[in-house]
Amino acid sequence: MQLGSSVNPHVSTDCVIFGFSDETLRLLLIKRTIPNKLTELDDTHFALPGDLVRDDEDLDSAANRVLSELTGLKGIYLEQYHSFGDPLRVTKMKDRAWLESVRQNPEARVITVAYMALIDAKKAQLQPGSFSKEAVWIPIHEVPELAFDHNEIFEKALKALKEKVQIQPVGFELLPEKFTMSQLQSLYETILERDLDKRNFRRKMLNSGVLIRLSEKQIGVSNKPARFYMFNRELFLPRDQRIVNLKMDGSFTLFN
Amino acid sequence: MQLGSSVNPHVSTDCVIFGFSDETLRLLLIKRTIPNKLTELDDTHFALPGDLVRDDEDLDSAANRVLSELTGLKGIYLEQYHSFGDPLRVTKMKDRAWLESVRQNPEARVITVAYMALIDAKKAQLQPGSFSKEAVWIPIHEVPELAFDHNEIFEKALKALKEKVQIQPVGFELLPEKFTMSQLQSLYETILERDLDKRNFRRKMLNSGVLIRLSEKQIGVSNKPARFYMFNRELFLPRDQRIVNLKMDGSFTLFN
DNA sequence: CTGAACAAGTGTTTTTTTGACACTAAAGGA
DNA sequence: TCCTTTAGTGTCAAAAAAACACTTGTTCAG
Repeated sequence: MQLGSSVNPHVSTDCVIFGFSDETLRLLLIKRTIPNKLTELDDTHFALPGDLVRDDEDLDSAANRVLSELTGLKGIYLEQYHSFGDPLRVTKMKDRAWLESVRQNPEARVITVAYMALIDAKKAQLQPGSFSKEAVWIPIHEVPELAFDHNEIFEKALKALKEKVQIQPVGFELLPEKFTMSQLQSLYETILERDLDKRNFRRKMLNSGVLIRLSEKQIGVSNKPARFYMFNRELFLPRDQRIVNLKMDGSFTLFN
Repeated sequence: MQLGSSVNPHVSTDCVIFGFSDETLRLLLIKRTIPNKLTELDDTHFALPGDLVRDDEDLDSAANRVLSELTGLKGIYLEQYHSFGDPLRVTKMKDRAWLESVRQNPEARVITVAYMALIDAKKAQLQPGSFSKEAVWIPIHEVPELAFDHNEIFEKALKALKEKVQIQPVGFELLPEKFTMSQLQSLYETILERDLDKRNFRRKMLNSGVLIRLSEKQIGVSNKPARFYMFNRELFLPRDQRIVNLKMDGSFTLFN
């Protein structure tokens, strides 16, 4: 069968799941092992977690299913940010090999609806899922070549995340429930890839009203213990509750 | 066949096309006429322009095809903003009737990738397309009940437009090539649904560098003739060239 | 030809927000 | 007790935003 022939497309979701640990923004990938007929050695490659959308399933539900099968986390906020449907997106040879081992009709076109999620990497209990031998957290600057057009899908998510963080108090999902100002600042610095002024950061965050100051502090650290904060979830969804500024000249003025 | 059965979904694109004329933001809709077996009178209803994505066709291309078949305009910027895939989205009776008259498999689930476009309503030469008897511009506050979940799709586009306009000099596509400051301000006021201060608006727009001041002025108006401006397209795509500010307290500070 | 009607166009001041900048405080460990 | 380490704090100058009212140039009516 030729490309361009008359088969309804498959529809899948792919999830770009960001986590934050050890001061590093990480991407959750699955590792696939494919029998290589030539070398008799198995090939390994990485891919975004994803799956076909089931017949009676909402797109959002499909994404949530993929995420929860993989991490054990439920009810996480997933944001749909783009769909990819280039008819030639499924063309690399090793992808073919894998598809042939999994799908009835490996030649069929696949349109994928991409979702982005932010989670606290430590909360995720990674489980080998239906398609994944293994799931791993990879620092975003060390993401290898991925299956299909997954690199493109990931890059677009990263770009969207950087823009989103300017506008919404988004990063909180990436931290444990109670966190210190320094952790929060470090998260923002990581996402934005630049340093922020400590005092200005604190002022802005506190004035924004999105933080709840707890009386609890760190214990057992060999320096002045930091106060913990929580995110004020009541302020979250209203979506008009913006915390940051984009400047006229194009520079971001969120912090600094 | 039941819903939830095992048929690959159809994939379509729907286009939310905004235009601006007579100080009003308008939506381009197509009017469908469906034979009603009971009354022998034809039923009429409105829908967003859209079509199935062809087998060898990119999603963006499909949207562009829909738009250009309908308006004769080519190369218009279309922004994909969301995909809709509720398995029950195609359930209203009159939609069924229409689908039965057009599709081979009217029960099949349809996932639609929605696009948004902004055009100068006066440039569009509306053409009855493959599926549309007639295309009409309807003020956004007078949009009637639409087919399928098209009302939801439209509302989401409108919301996205309001956010977009805060961040990007987007509105220019909606105006003729040469326009006055007042027209531009009126456009922004329409989209944002609030009044803006004339002096602050002009200052901000001029400082942003996106406008080219022409020597040409209005003629034949019975008041002081307004100067024309053009949009500086070279500044457009860089995407970092932002013109507006979102404020900390949630209010938009773009203008006023 | 005069002036009334109408929208265009123009600056200043006050308030708010940002950005730059350096020292003290509190804990553990040596 | 003192050294190391990270937390935590305030001020001032610069930039941006918001509020605000009068003059200008054109047509049309009388």
